[in-house]
Amino acid sequence: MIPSSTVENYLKAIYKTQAAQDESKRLVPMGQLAGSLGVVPGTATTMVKALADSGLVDYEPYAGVRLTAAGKKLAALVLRRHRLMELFLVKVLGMSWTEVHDEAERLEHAASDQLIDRIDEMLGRPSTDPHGDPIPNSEGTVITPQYQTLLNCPLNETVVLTRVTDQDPEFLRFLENSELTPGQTICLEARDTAADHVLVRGKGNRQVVIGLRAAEKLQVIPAKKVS
Amino acid sequence: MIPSSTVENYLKAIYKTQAAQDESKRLVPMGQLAGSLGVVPGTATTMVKALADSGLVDYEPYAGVRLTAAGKKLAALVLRRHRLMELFLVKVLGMSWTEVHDEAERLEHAASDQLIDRIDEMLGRPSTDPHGDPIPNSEGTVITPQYQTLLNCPLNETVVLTRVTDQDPEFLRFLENSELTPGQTICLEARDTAADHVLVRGKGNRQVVIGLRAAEKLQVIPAKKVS
DNA sequence: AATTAAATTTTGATAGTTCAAAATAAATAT
DNA sequence: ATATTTATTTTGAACTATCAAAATTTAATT
Repeated sequence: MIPSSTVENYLKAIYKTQAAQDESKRLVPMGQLAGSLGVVPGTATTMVKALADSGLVDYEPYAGVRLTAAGKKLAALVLRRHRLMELFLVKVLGMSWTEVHDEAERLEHAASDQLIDRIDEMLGRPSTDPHGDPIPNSEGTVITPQYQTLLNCPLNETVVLTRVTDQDPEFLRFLENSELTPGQTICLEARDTAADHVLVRGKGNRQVVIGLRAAEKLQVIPAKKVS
Repeated sequence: MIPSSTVENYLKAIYKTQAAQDESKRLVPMGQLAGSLGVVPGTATTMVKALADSGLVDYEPYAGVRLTAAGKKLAALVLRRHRLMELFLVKVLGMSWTEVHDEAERLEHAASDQLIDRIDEMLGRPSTDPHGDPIPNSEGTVITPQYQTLLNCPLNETVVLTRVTDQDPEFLRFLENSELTPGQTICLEARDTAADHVLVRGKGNRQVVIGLRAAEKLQVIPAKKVS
């Protein structure tokens, strides 16, 4: 049975929420799921029960949902389609990384596995999309490196911005205007919990102040030392 | 209001059937519409009444449907998306022209106008797709040259195969194997109504025999004389 | 003109997805 | 422990798109 776009979106939303929260609390509450899908809670309950009947999720009334192995695989394949599509739109069609999310959101449900594989091949089997999100392979397995964020990375060390975990075009355009795009080498110069901000020195010695909420969405790795 | 994929498919089917039949009989009967969409006649009746309420078609009970100006424009834009997508899949992704139809059939409903326009631009604002079908412009207007077919073109004259009006992969693969692809220069050497076939001389003096039913689907124009 | 055949429409039902609002359960505060 | 707040589930309804099968209309034949 071919899963509908709706089913794919529910699985994707559960997958992402599950991935975002820590190992222990692995149940996604209905309210949160409904919120991220833009439906009322009752609708989420109904759909989740259907997903449970299909064996794609485990559902515990009043507690939440969790993907089964089958559900996880399907979700990963949707994410694969989404992320490869995003990268393709940027690399081949020259679209802006700040704008491709919504387009990919629709195309991911329409593209065949063959098309996706051709795109994958054409892009040289990439491991991340334009936002630094890892691309699952065609079996649905992903390696998700646990990067540090600007909230917990060391101060005054050169790091590379590797991943941005927010797709809001406005936020992404802000990053672009601040020259804080994935791949950029930056340095965290200050972190002030009281003032609720961090101070980043980026390209061309440029200084940018970012609130902590936003700072958490910027992931980095230590820059390679020149040997 | 955004038309659903279903609505787009109904409009497209009506458009194509209307275009295929002669000027006079411009009403598409329900049975035919239902048949080409793979639904039972009752379903077509129901949907067509809804389309009529939206002002996209004129519906005459027991007689058939016809697109209104609004419906025609929408249908043309769907065809535009479809055909540009097909050409893109062939030209940029290297897919075979024999296989792109179904893929485009799904993508045409998911691609935004911006994406389509970018593709259009990238391909150099082409006028036809890989099968020689004309591509409507972004206003929804098309120029459909009335080509001759192998049924009525002159004998023993060099002509160029310009359009194939059938999307069946098996038929297209046959054409490809016979080197009868759009753009090829060919010559019709015999037309035998009794035997129900035509004899075509194609690339490298190759002879191919084609039934009249299939011959009607191959459109040609006189080859340009060398001046 | 009457009958038969073919096409079309109607009717009643179903599946999927959604909402509003009432009912219930769980968590929190008193 | 009781009351209140918050989250979740249930119920009843709507909408889109579909089918099967009965009813009706139009066309074709005797």
